[in-house]
Amino acid sequence: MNQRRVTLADIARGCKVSRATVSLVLRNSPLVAAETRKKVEAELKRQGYVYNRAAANLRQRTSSSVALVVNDLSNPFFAEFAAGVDEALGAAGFVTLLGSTGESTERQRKVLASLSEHAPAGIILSPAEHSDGNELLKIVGTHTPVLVFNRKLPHARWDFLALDNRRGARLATEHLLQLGHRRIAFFGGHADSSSCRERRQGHADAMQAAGIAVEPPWLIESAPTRLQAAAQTSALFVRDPAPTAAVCYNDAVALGLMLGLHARGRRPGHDFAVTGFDDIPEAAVCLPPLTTVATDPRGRGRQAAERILQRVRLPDTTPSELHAAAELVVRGSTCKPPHS
Amino acid sequence: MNQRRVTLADIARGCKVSRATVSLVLRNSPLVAAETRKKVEAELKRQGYVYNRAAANLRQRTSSSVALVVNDLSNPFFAEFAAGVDEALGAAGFVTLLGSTGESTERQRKVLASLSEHAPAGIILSPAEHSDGNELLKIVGTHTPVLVFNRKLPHARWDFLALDNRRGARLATEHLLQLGHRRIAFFGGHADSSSCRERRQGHADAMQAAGIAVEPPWLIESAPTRLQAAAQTSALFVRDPAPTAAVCYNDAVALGLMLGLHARGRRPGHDFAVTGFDDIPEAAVCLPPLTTVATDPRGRGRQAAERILQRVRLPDTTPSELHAAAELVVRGSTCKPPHS
DNA sequence: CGTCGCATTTAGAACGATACAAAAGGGGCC
DNA sequence: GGCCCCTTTTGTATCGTTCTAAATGCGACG
Repeated sequence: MNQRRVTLADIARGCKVSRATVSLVLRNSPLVAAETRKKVEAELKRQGYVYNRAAANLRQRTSSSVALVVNDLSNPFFAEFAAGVDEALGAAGFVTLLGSTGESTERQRKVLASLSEHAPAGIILSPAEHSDGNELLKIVGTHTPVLVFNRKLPHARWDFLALDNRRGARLATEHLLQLGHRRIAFFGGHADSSSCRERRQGHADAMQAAGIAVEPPWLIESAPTRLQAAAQTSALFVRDPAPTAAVCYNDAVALGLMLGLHARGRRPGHDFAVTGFDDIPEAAVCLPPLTTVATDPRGRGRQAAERILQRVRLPDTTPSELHAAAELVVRGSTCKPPHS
Repeated sequence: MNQRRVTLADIARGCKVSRATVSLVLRNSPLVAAETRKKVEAELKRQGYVYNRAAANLRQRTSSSVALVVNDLSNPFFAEFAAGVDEALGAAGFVTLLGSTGESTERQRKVLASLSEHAPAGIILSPAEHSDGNELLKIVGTHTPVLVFNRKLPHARWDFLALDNRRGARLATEHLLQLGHRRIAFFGGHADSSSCRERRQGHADAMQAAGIAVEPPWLIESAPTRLQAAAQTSALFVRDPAPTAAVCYNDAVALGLMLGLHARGRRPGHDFAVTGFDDIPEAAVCLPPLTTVATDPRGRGRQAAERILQRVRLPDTTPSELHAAAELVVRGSTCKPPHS
């Protein structure tokens, strides 16, 4: 079990060539004679040699890993995103270093510091709430390129990949307006997160274009989880006339709201319209199926991975800002308003 | 952007001490004089030094990473498991190397080969279906300890962490028997996976203890996804009298079945009883809330991480086999049988 | 026969850290 | 002053790979 790892030198000794030759064989160099190659390859197999990429990376001053720091893996949106990142990185021969922060800037600090010590070629960071770009820059240094996902960081001069939150929320709101709704709430999320602000802005855009003033009680905050959202349901109905529809911050919130509505005897999709955001797998199969804005998190993961790898190859171009398209998927949770 | 990384030598030069001294400072050795330490630490900060753990690991022949290979990150059960692993590894100063296989043995081969080259201290593997232990052993070699999670591998002499599938399914079945059910199906999963076989065994144990013979049409296979399960619902009702309750392979299957029941005008929790397995977050908040067997995937992740770290410290003890306790959580999806 | 060209192979110095043994610098004591 | 001891510092080899420049072998050619 604990015998030493087999190294180049073992192989070299085993078939009486130099370490350099074995190294050339490993990298398929055309320099080695066919016969020598065969001999060495046999020995590699015989001894069960496993390449040590860390040593190679050290010598070459390169890296074959990319760090992925995510705030909440148990959120299906981020789990899908992570799967997409890993898929694309793996295809390019890179390995994913994982870190999760659980929305704590404290843990984020530690996780980034620890991952940076492993000299990743790049970092994909979905920042915890209230992160400070300047502070993070100090931790990771200036030599490692970073791609920020999802939440804009103040003071960061890094690549940024965002969902087109504003347009997505506008699409959802326009859909509800078209169905005849006039009192449309924006439900859930924390108003101080950039993604929530942008989605609210999209909601406001559509309302304004329709000539409707958004009333403050229609803007309801809640933590972006199902349970917290369910608990906030009653906030929708404190004033009369109450909204007849709600654009939700994300799918988790929308599912929570539907639950809360059921509990109050309302039937989403029949007497109250609900839209979500993300199109998590569950959205298609809940009851009623959720009308939502699809963002293809797995595709976003692949996109993030490809972007950071490109950045690794060309470090000195100016930071880019990508807004991934969002598209509305209409399902059963949206309906006309009750008496229209 | 692309200036060289700052190294020990840069710091040493910058404050006129030797590399060895700087190294001692970094490791908080009591050997260095307080004044020297202060001087070096200032220089470290000034130059923005980032420790290179790969180089240190090479020299020390150690590793500070553990590989986590998981078949499906988009399954919330595994996402939670991964979060637990990362949490515990991080707390112990290790970093998680992530790989996902999507249930393909082909990809699993590649992923393991690639991760092994990064010389992880250990590997936590939740194997893809139909994996062959001997083959995997050849890929990872004998020097890296492996902990197998969830699915027993034939021919593997590695640590194994399993859910107590048999007992969990027995608990669920006993609960239904107690409620008065007699015709209880086992619904979903692939009969050739070890976890499905064990859960079916638990179901059989309870039925046998109650003196009831399990009829073959009550054993229904389906892929372990919500949609596939929903599509299989009708298989429950091909024979009369049909089962009045179903023990499901897992929560995804149970949720799919509830969906299929609704579509057929049945009301789970009122005229048909359903149990799940895993207690994914959704189970508590769906309608009706799902009676299920809780396995605490995040806790399992932590447990796996701790076990593999222990194995790293003591490689030569005999492989252990852990069966994590499973416990029944009774919620609204189980009810008495219709006319009793 | 020397030497040039070509295809292969190799010795030895990196990469950035740590370990070990040895050196340097002070006191204190006889 | 010489010796010893203690604290602090440092030179150098090393981890497993790759890179560079140089060596080797060998046939051909003038």
